[in-house]
Amino acid sequence: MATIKEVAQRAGVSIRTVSRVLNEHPHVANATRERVLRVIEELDFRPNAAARYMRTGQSQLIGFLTDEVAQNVFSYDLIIGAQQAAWEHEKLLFLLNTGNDPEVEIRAINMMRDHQVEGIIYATMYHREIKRSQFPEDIPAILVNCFADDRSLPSIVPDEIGGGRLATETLLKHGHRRVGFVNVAAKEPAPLGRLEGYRQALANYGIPYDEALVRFIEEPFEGIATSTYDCVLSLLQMSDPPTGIFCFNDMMALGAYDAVRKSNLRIPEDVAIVGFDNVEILAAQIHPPLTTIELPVFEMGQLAVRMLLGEGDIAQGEQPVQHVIACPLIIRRSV
Amino acid sequence: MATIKEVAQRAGVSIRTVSRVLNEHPHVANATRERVLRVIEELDFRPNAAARYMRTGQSQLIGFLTDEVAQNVFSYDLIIGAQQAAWEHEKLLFLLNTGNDPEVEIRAINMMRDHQVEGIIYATMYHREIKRSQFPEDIPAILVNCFADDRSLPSIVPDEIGGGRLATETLLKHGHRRVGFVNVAAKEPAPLGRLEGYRQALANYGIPYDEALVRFIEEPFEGIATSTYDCVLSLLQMSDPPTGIFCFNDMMALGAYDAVRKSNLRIPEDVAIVGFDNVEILAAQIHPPLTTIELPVFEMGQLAVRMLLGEGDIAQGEQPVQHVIACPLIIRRSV
DNA sequence: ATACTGTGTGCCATCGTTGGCAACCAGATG
DNA sequence: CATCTGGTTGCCAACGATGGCACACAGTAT
Repeated sequence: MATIKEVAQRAGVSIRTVSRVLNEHPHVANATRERVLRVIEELDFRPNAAARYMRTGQSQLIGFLTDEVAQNVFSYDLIIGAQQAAWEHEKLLFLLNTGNDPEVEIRAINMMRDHQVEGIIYATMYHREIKRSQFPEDIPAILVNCFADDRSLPSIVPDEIGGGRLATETLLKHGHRRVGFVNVAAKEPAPLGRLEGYRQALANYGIPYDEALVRFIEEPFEGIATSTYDCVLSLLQMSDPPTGIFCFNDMMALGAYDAVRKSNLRIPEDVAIVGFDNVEILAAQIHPPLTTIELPVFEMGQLAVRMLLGEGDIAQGEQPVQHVIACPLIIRRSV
Repeated sequence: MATIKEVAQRAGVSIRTVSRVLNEHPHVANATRERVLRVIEELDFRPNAAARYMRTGQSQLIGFLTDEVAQNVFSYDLIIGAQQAAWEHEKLLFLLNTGNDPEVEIRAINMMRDHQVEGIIYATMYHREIKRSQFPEDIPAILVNCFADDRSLPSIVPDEIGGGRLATETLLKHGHRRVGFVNVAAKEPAPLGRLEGYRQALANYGIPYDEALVRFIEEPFEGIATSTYDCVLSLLQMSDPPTGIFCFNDMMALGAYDAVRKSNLRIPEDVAIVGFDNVEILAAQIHPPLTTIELPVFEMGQLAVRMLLGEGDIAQGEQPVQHVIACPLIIRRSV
């Protein structure tokens, strides 16, 4: 690949002048500029980013670190969102998936430091707390779907409570008064928050909380649709069964669908169902299409990069910002 | 971040000596080496990759370009596979999704050239042909799930014919003699190849090809599960209906499931179903779990990086290699 | 004593780019 | 004619690392 030197020689000017043309400095005669530009075109010259970094200290690189996010179905949009925002700033994204192995994580962060990333985005599969000490002090970091134990890093997390409330209110708004909730049994922000949202929605409608309507699926979560199937079946066999069911996620809604059908009931006429996550491939394809709460991962990825680059008004103040992102309702046909 | 100069100063040696320690050159006294190593540790020094590249010409960077792959549910594994192989070689992966926009693609390739990637991997969502001219001559490229019009670039593609044959034979092996195939209507390698595989399997079993059993879903493919639902319903209403159905992909199998249930038939007792792609979130979660053909995307990603780095015996000969990867059968419970 | 070998170390150029500084030139001003 | 101004251009150092070369200092062979 051609270098600036070759361009200078061929255009009969000094390297400095080519550099000026490249960086759109003033004080270059028009004729000269055009000659240089022509040679650049001819040689298909592009300035070497590494060399440029050497002088300017700007690597134009962002590290995107995930625990298992890239293995999760709905999180590819997170990467795409981040990539798009990076693109707008002419930055490139390094992708590294640690598989939750601390050793890999350390090495990954080191590799990113080696390449002088301008910042690191760390995204987790599940909404959870992580250790501040994993991250170097001297590189800006943004957390996505997680937060630092000491809250010292800016983070972006979904509004679990709001989402849970919205899901439940959607059912209540349609006249359902017995609303079931199939949750997962874990002390994490997602199940805890969505349950809180569920309670708030009931309270808003003046409906007492009924323990019998709330179920918790235990780990392991592999056959989660099947566990949910059993769970929903028992819910529907109650003497006073729910007519609306809020499922912790879309995969579980799939199991709920099977249970409702098995009970010879129709969706949404007899039982309405709301999911969570908006996994398109499931939610939009099953019959009837699933009304669900979207985890706005694309926006979260985008926002992460924008925060990192200190874009405009979302620049950080003294206290690291904790962005809580609203989860919108995606209306389909299961309610 | 500390530089080699600071390390040298603090250790009371020259820069050259630190460099020797870093690169494990001989001729460094043990005492000196240990002193240097200690300082490196103290300062948490890591050599600057950009500066290193300047001298050595090795950027340790690989570009991973996709059209819309990252937007496709089952392709995150492709990225993970590539990333893992890259990791083993201490390389970092640049991820860039073009959304199939030619302008974006050109800029993306340029950005990667700017950063001196050692090679580019280009992966497509659908198995298809692409133009060689999109790619610069001077950077090695590997194509995944696509191939160059002039076959001048090494490529990795799934064995569509073999996959189609395997899917069909799986049904035949279980005694099904009337086997339907719900294909998509497109002149692309995937539908064409899988159909060819279907025909070969029938031929192997001495069963004549029956046009009435092969259906083609037209674009647009958004509500593809619903189209398949209608299609399978009509298939099951034939006078001599199929007892086994091979669906072009797993999403379509979801529609087929609905149609079979609607017809008051059981899976797999009355109608057996085989999918394609092995989209875990669907195939493993629906009821009964779907037997399907896996698109080995993880391995394809891995192989792409390994080929690029010329690992061992998969180094290229004179003719660019066209790797055709077998698609294994994933046995679940729908057959 | 001299030459030779080999270990340990440092100096300096180099990679491709940018930015400070200085120099050149033409035209305007005193 | 000397000085000034401002546009245009070039020289050179610097960024952080590596590698060729040279040199100092042993110990060994002649």
